Amino acid sequence: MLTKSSTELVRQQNSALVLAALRRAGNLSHTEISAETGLASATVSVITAELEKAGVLAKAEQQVQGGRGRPRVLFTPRRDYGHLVVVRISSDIVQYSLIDYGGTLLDRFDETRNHGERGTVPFARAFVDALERLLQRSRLERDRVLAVSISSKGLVDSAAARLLWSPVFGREELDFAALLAPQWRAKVMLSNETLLVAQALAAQAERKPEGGFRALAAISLGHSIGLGVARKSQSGDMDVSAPNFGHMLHAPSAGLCRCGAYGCIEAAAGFYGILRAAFEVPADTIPAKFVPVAELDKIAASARQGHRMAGYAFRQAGIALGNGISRMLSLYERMPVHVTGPGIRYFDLMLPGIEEGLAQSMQVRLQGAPEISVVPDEQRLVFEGHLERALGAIDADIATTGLS
Amino acid sequence: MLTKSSTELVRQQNSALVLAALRRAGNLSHTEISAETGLASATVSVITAELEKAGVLAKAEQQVQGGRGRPRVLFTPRRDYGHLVVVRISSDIVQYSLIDYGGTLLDRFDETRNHGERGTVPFARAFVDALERLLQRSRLERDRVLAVSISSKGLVDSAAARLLWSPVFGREELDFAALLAPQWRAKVMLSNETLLVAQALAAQAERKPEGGFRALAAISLGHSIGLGVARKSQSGDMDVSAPNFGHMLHAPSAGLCRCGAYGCIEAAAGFYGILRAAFEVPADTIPAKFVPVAELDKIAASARQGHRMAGYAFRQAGIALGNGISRMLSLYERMPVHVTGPGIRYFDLMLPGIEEGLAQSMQVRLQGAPEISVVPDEQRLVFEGHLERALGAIDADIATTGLS
DNA sequence: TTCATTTTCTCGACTGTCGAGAAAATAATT
DNA sequence: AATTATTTTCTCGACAGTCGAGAAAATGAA
Repeated sequence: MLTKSSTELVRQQNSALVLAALRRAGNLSHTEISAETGLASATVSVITAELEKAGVLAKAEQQVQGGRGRPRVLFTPRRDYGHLVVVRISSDIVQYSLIDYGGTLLDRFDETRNHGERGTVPFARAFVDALERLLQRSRLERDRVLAVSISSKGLVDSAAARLLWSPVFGREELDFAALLAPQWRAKVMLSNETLLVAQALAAQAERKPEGGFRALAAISLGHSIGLGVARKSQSGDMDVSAPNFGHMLHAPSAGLCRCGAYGCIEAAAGFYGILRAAFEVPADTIPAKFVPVAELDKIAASARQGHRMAGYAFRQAGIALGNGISRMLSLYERMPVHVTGPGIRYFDLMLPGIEEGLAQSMQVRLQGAPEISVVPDEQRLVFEGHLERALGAIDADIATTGLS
Repeated sequence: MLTKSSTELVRQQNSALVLAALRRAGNLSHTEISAETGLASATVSVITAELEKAGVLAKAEQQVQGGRGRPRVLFTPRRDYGHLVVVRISSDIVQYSLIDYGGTLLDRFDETRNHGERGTVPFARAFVDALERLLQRSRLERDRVLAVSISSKGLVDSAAARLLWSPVFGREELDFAALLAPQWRAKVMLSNETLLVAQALAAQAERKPEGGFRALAAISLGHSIGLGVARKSQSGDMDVSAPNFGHMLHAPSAGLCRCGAYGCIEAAAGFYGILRAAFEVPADTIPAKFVPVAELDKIAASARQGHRMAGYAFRQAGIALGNGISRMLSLYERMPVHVTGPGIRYFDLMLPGIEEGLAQSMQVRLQGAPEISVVPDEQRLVFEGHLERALGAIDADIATTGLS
């Protein structure tokens, strides 16, 4: 409502609409696009012609036949219009993927993080090198890459593609935009990992025919705790954010967090927090850098056999999550919660605590507890979120840059 | 991004732009509108002509003179285009105001709430009667009222104008839209009181020339605790919400809240919570319905004279607020906090606790504590928020309904 | 009375969407 | 093999909106 509108903007909006419809459904005919977008057939003609001339779309060669009349000609995004690089940064590996504009994976490799080297400088060098290698392997020019989409756990300034705080680098900031600025013309995007999970789940929910999607939250359980929230704003577009949930204050009793503060949710519900509680280590002990999953599996096994402290540790983790979720719902609104991450193996042990932690709040008493469901396959969802977000951004770019 | 665009929509958007500019600045000339909105002079001509024909605008009679050339003719909203009713519901009184489309107050009266009568049914009757009386006093037809804007503390379904939970009626819902539905053609709007404070403050901040407004929070201290958040979304329009802050879980130690849950922020920081802590009443005591301000003034006086438990009570209230604010900032982002309400008389006593409560969180360590300022005159701000919101809604309606 | 100055108004060009019907391309029918 | 029916795509003219330029209007100064 702040900026003036014009006929050109109308065209941009409608072009974006066509691209979005095509992105959703793969390939559509002229009439299908018209039905999907609500645009008049004549308008679709003009827009597709323009996009075709710009090399964004092409008529698919294989025409599915069936009907009687004139055969429908399907439009598809041209896979060679451009490329997308996706980088998933996790604590142990960094995964580099090359994707074409059609959304199909062309190449992928992992690099194991060198835990000897600390700090952002060697990491940045390795990062730039790996991107270069990704290009070489597919004999791709650098300028064919339209976007580089990066994800990490932690706190992110997504507008500027700056990592503000992360489990791996702490407060050491890392500016990805500046890192690639001179050489790469690609749009550099940085997103919190759990935000991408929420984005992917929201996209799935929106595709469902029953419709009526309003909002959802994704929580990732692991060494650290992540939250992504996706909400449909009243203007109609999806609003995703990654609040600093893991380091939201839970209760001082949760003890020392690796961020340096006391009482974060993560300090109780992260793997190291559970470990600490189970072994009755003093709560102000400096947290372990890494907790092997095998270690937690052992605690879980003894909890399942009735060991008191082990059970207590998971219950406390659950309460921290339940309280945190209830606070989140107080500030937003009632919405389903999807739980992912390596920690879902212990979800059964945490659930009673979660329910206890939820039940304490007025929000839950008034509107009922949120639906909580477990979603496996976090990494796939993160990748899907990358595609959703980055290809969407590229499409939006195409629509706005006038297609000169 | 979900719906198609068209040239008519462009006109709507630009009409809304003109109305908003006029609303901001009172009355503007043709060229000033053009400068303010960025629209071409020719476009402004067409739009103003249309609005003038529809009776929304008029050329102001008094022409301010000064310059040399052709005198500028100012456009003003026509005050008699329609009317607006504002109803402020507070715990002791209900205030009814009649405002014209130009935003000037025409009539106002208060009704003291009858505390003998409980429940929504007698209230609803009194409400409808009072509106009728407001019309009669100004000899106004009911259909001249374009909007009825109501505010209350508590939890609100603003889309449906339903009060979901309030300090006065508890869980008894009250559907204002249904109450006025058959007789009144006016748009019925219901807003949380502190949301309106945030709206008013945000509007003030946006008017400032230095610009760069991003977000702010308003907190109202009193018998209950309210929060309003105003944020500029990336699409550019203002996004205000009233999270259920007062009943967000603080800590179980806060004791029984009048909502029935344990540990709400309000149970520690609301007037009755402070009273309870100061007098060392057990924390599970059922809260007092009303606490006279004189009572709290006495506690504050003894706290200022060094009385231990009185000081402790205010400190605990501050910690609850500080923790709550830090959690709010974790979920949104760093933003200035404005404190209003009758409780600001004790702000000096709470501030140390607030700072202590803030300091515990990672968010504050990382990005620094938010600016906290005290804003008196809550009631005026609520009223301003009403005008801002309701007149804006009317303007938006005018722009969208095609001006047939 | 004329001129300079400033504001408002008007006209034609341009961009965009839309509905209707023509054109195209195929399957079914004669 | 020719014709007809059917479905899809394409094209044309009408309509809505914005914009820049310049004409027209209205006033103070010369």
